[in-house]
Amino acid sequence: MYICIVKLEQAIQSNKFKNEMHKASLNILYTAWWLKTQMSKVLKEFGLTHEQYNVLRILKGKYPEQLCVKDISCRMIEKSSNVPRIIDRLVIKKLVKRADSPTDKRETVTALTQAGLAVLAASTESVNQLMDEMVKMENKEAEQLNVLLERLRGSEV
Amino acid sequence: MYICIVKLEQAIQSNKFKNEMHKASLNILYTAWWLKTQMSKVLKEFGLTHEQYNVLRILKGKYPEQLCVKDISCRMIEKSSNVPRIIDRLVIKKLVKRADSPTDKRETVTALTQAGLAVLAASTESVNQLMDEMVKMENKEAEQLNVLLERLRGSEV
DNA sequence: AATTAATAGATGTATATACACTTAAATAAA
DNA sequence: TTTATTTAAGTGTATATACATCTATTAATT
Repeated sequence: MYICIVKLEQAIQSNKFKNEMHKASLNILYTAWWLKTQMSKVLKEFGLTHEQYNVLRILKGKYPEQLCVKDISCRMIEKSSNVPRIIDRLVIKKLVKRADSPTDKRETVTALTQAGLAVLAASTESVNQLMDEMVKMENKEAEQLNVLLERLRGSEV
Repeated sequence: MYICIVKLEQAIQSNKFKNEMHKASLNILYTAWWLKTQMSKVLKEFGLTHEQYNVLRILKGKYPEQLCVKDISCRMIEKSSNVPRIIDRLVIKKLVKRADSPTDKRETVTALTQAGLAVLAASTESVNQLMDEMVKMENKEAEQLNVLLERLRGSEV
């Protein structure tokens, strides 16, 4: 039982921010890293990386439908992830199975196996438990956070 | 000139969120990826990766002081970054110089070169310009975002 | 129908992440 | 002072990221 570092200033040993927006961008990057690190520790117990878990969750969302690589890619949080090679590793672990698409010979389609479903269910339970323990935030605050993040991304470029 | 995808639901093609906090965690991960991707495009013009840029900024914060690897590491946004090898690449580009520490023979100390200072100044200007164009957010909103992110990380574990 | 363009995804490479392990040096303990 | 512990950082490996290139196939154009 220990107190997490709360303030960004402590976390990155700096208080030189151009303005609040500059601080916010560093704060988002740091918080994302923090979330991923905590989650990865839990996922490791199931032999999964964060990205492998993400692919399993996407497949679950359409289960028992088979998804082609691009349908998985466009649902990934980090778009540039190399989905074919992540699938390769999940196939080796027998958590998904891949086949040639019957309708388009360029595509391969992937679906969860029973083992994949089981590992996903168990790991999701652990991840949810972690989040519940780790993050004490009112529903209202989380809602506000979502509004602000979408506000941040919501300008024209 | 195009409209960025604003809503998380569109970005990851899903609207199945356990609750607002679950959505917020995905929103943070996605926003961090989005920020890094945009920034990396600018940094690439200067031959820098996001992490190399981060190391240069940390060295600038103490310039002309020399910093040892662990002093750089503890200031990194992503703590697990492999600082010795990032420095290696910056040394090859002659943006930093490394020497043995005079006080502790285990340590090596690193400082920016004149070239490093110049590249950092130019790239920082481009990054700041990008952020100004990309993110239209009131100071007050950014402040609120910082409060919420620190609130999120601020519980006991 | 034949040619061209676009798409899906596999593959290759440099860099980064995450983690374990090693070595050398500094510090603490005996 | 000698031994043990801790610390700093370099090294090795599997996975992921970012990006470019290649091949097969589909779709579009002529």
